[in-house]
Order: sequence, then structure tokens, then C-alpha cells
Amino acid sequence: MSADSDNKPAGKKSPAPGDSLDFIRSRITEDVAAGKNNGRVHTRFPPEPNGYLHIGHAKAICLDFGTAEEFGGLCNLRFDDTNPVKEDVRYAESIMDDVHWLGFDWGDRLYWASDYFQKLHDFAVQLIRDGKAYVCDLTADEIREYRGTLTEPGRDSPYRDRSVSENLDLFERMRAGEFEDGSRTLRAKIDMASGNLNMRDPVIYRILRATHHRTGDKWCIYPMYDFTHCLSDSLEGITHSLCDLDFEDHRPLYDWFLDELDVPCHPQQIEFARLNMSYTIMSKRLLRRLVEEGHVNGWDDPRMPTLQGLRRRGYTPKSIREFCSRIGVAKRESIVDVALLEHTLREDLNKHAPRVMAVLRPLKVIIENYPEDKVEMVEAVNNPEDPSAGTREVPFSRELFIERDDFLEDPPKKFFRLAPGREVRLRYAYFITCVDVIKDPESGEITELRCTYDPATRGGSAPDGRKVKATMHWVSAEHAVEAEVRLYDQLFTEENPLARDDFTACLNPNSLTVLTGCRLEPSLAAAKPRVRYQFERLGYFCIDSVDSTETTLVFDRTVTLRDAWARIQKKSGTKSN
RNA sequence: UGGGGCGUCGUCAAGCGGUAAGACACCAGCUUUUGGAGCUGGCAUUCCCAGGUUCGAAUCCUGGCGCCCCAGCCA
Repeated sequence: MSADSDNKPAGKKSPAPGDSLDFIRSRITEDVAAGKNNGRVHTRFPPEPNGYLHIGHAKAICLDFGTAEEFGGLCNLRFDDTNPVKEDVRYAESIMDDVHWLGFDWGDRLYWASDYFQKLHDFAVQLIRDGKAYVCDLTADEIREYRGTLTEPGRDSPYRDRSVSENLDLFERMRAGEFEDGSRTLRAKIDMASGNLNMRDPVIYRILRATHHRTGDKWCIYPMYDFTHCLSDSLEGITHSLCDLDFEDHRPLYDWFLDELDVPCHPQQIEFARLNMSYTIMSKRLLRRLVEEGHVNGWDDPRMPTLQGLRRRGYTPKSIREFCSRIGVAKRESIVDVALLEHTLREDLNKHAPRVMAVLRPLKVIIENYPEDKVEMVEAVNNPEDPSAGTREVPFSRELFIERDDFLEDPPKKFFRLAPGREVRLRYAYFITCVDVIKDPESGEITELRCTYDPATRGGSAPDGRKVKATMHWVSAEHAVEAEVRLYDQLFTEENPLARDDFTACLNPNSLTVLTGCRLEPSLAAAKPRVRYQFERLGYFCIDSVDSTETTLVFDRTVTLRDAWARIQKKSGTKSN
């Protein structure tokens, strides 16, 4: 069965010569060959615990943990928790849960940047002693002013030349809480005229009276990212520090701190393009807006690209890992077609999901020549892709439900499902022929179909060898279990929502369709959470982990099956959901 | 008139001077008791543009053009 127990990584596959490696793996291969770090490879995944992980993070996780594993190395999980006003343990817990779910493990190497606060402080003191850092009294606005612009150099802070002893004293008093929040900063003394703004005497410590989720009120000064990250990497013996393109400009600063200080090692930062995917957005900030403005029902809404959302929707960890491996790693910014994600998902689900019959929009069918009280059990294959999945019995009787979409009173040329006078096969059961269409006299809506069956076609084939064009799924009315089914479509109607002035303008009003009164084959009364089922001819579905109850079954559609008929309709201009 | 990156098929992406991998998508056919799955075939004479070097250039050189990122006491 297709539960989450299948979340084991594909296994270590070391890069072989001749393999087409991405530029990062090539670089690491070279480093190892050159004996750098004694051939050791050690990476880290460094999330800030200020939000939930999305599939873009999955790319980074697969890269960080994946390369380490491939090169026989290790990958640490380190929370970059240097800004207490934005962070919280509940995010950290969710992140750990997601990383495990994806199939990766950091062993006993769970670290927090906050664990290094004392060491970081000592490094800062060392910088001051060496005349490489100073306490600056400029306000935030003044610092900005002094920084200059993209095209003009900055000016030295008037506090830049304080003596070492004065800096030492002031920094110690900053730490002791003698000064107001924001009144002073500790800055690296680098170059106010650098073309790289990050090198214009960056702030490395700020005064911030906020209770930290791990260190409480022990500190009222907190180190900045640039100072913290490279030193944390070094302290952990990281060899390759992979991050996104945004940090390319920060690499000189990353290197500067490590060069100026007496550190255990000097990791190599390598930047790659982060993931963008069509019809969705990947920014934590914007995803937060979707949640806060109520466009979705929380971070784990199945339409969200968050790992929590994808997970609830029924995505498998394996399919996400496979996706990440197929999109590759490069420096070019791009938007990956979501169809590739759906492809790796179907690929996985097709192999493992048990098949089952379910009617989403029921249309009653009466088999006129079938005995009133008779019930037959027909044998159905659980998974044609996996004979070991066995078979099951499904009840057949005089009153059935079929899919409304499977009947058309006036069928167009390429429609070969049921129509008046036409014969089709009910999967695993009999051939039936539609002999009459019953309508509501008021609305004209079709309420029932009268059909006849051919007893000789039991099992689904005719002894006389005659063929039918269609095989349809069905459910016995008397035996069916009812359920609510939620259908999902892309959250946005445009490939790149960010190309819009306001991305919410292209939210898809039909991204969620709730269907009630769906009829499922009886075996689904015992449907298990975390198992993905294929509802034959419709798609893959799983129990909604949040809203499904013993009394009210709720299913989520993970993804549709590829649908040739839908494509034909689309071409001719009509469509359905 | 700053600094850092990037430009190869509709979308990702190999290629690293020897004559354009692969995947997704798409199209066609076969097959099929899921219009699913599977199988077969098709799909860049051309690599942002223009010059140059070379027997030979997507790969080297020169000059353009286009796109992205950076002016948080965020990460």
C-alpha cells in the first residue's frame, strides 16, 4: 500500500565518472579528488524557524542531504535562529517533521545557531581587539545615509576610529544591557567605498531586547546572519555551504570573517538558483499572505506548495525527491513546469496505489432485467501494476450509480461512453445497454437511466466476441458508502502569478470544488489514512487527515489521472472539472 | 557612471574546441476490461545578437543586447 512508510531515500548512488553532474556535484568531485578537507564532504541545511517549509526548500534539502550522502559525507540540520522576534519553536518542530517525512535524517547533528551565541560573542571581541570591528552610535537611518547608494560610495562613520579599548568597553556594555535597543551596533571595519554594499562596514551585532525561544532573556544583543552563518559553518566543520543565488553578493563577506578570525576551517559557499514552479508562488512572505487573507485554509491547505500542504494532499515523499532530482541544479533562474511534479507523483502512485471504484457525481442506473433482490460479488483486481496486491470482491446489484459524465443523451463523435441504445462494459461486471432515460419533468434533468444487462458477459467479456468501446466504473447503490470529496486545481490561473502587479488577482476561483454525496465501493468504509487510492478512471485520492471522521468520510484528490477525453474536449472548446 | 550573476527546444537541463544528451509537455501510431498504465516513432541544421580566432566554435576572443539580485540594526 502507498503509505508514508515508503519514504526511504533511493539510496546512496555515488557519482560515477562520465555521469552528467550538476555544477555543484562537479565542484565537490573536484574538491574530493584534490584531497581538499581530506576528501571529507559535510553539508548543512540551515532553515530559519520562522515559517513552514515549501517544495522550494525540498530542493535545498535534497541537495544538501543528497550530495552529502552520495559522497559518503554528512549533513547537519541547523536552525538559523538569530532573530528572536520572528522565530518560534513550533516552526522548528514542523521543519524537523517535514525533513524526516521527506526521508532525510541528521542523526545526532541537530544544531542551533543560538547554541553558538557565546562563541560568536567571543569572535566579535577578537575582531575588536584586532581593530577589525567597532561600536557605532549611528541610528539606523544614519547608517543607511552613510552607506551611500548603488552607484556612490559610502562615508566612514564618525565612530569608525574609536580605540580598541573604548570599543571593547562599549561592546561589553551593549551586552550588559546598558543601552537602548537600536542605539548602537557593532560593525565590521571593511570598506565604505566597496562596490559590494555588503562590505560597507556591515552591522554584525544589534541590541534587541526580545525573549529568544531557546536562550530566553540571556542576551539582549544578537548577531546578524552574515556573521553567524559562516562561523557556524566553520564551527561544525562544514566543507560545502550551499545556498541560493541571493547570497552570492555575501560570499566576500562570508570569506572575510573566516579569513580575519582564527577558525577551525574555511567552508566553501556555493550558490544555486532556487526553485520556482508554474501556477504557484514560493515566497514565505507571500504564502503567509494567502493564509492571513483567507485565500486558503491554512498552511496545510492541500492547494499550498508547502510540504504540509502537499503531504495532506497525498503527495509521496518519493515523488518529491524524484522531482527534485529531475529538475537539476543550476544557476539559471527558471520556472519549472508543475506538470513535471505531477508526473513524478503519478509515476509513484501508479505503481503502488490500490485501485478502487468511486462515483463522484452519481447518476442512478436501474438494470431492468436484473432480479430485484439479487446481489453478486464480482472479483476486482487491486492493482494491475502489482499482481501481489491481489483481488477483492465488489457487490453488484440491480440499482447502481455511474458517473454523470459517463452518459450523454446526445453524444459527440469521439464520446464513446454510455448513450441511449449504446452498450458499454461495467468494469469487472457486465455489458449493459441503455434503453431509457428518465428526466425530472420540471427541470428536464436526467434523474435515472434504465438499462438491460447481458448475463452472458459476466466478468466483462462477451462469449460471442463482440466488443464495446468503453469500460466504466460503477458502484452498487445499496452497498455504497457516502463521502465528501474535495477536488483541487491550480491555485493560480497564470503560470507566473508574480508577473502580475498583485498576484492575488489571478487566484483561481475554482481551485477547490467540494463534492458531497459521492458514492464509494464498500471496501472504502475501512479506508485508512495515509493510504493513497486510485479511484479508477478519476485520479488518486486519500483521506483528508484533518477533516475526515468516522461518520463523515472526506477524501482529497491528490492528482487526476491523465485524461485523453478531457484533452479532446479542451481542444474542441468544452471542459469539465 | 557601482558590484554580483545569468542567457542552449514550449518548460527544465546536459554540453567544457570535433560537428546539439536526457526529462516533462506536445504530436502520431500500437496496445489495453481504467479514454489509466505500457510500447514505438516524431519533435533545436542550431545554441541572445554581431564580428573575430580556428581545418573545425554552443564551447575561445571582442563588442553589443536582454534578464535577475544587492542600498534590513531580516535570513
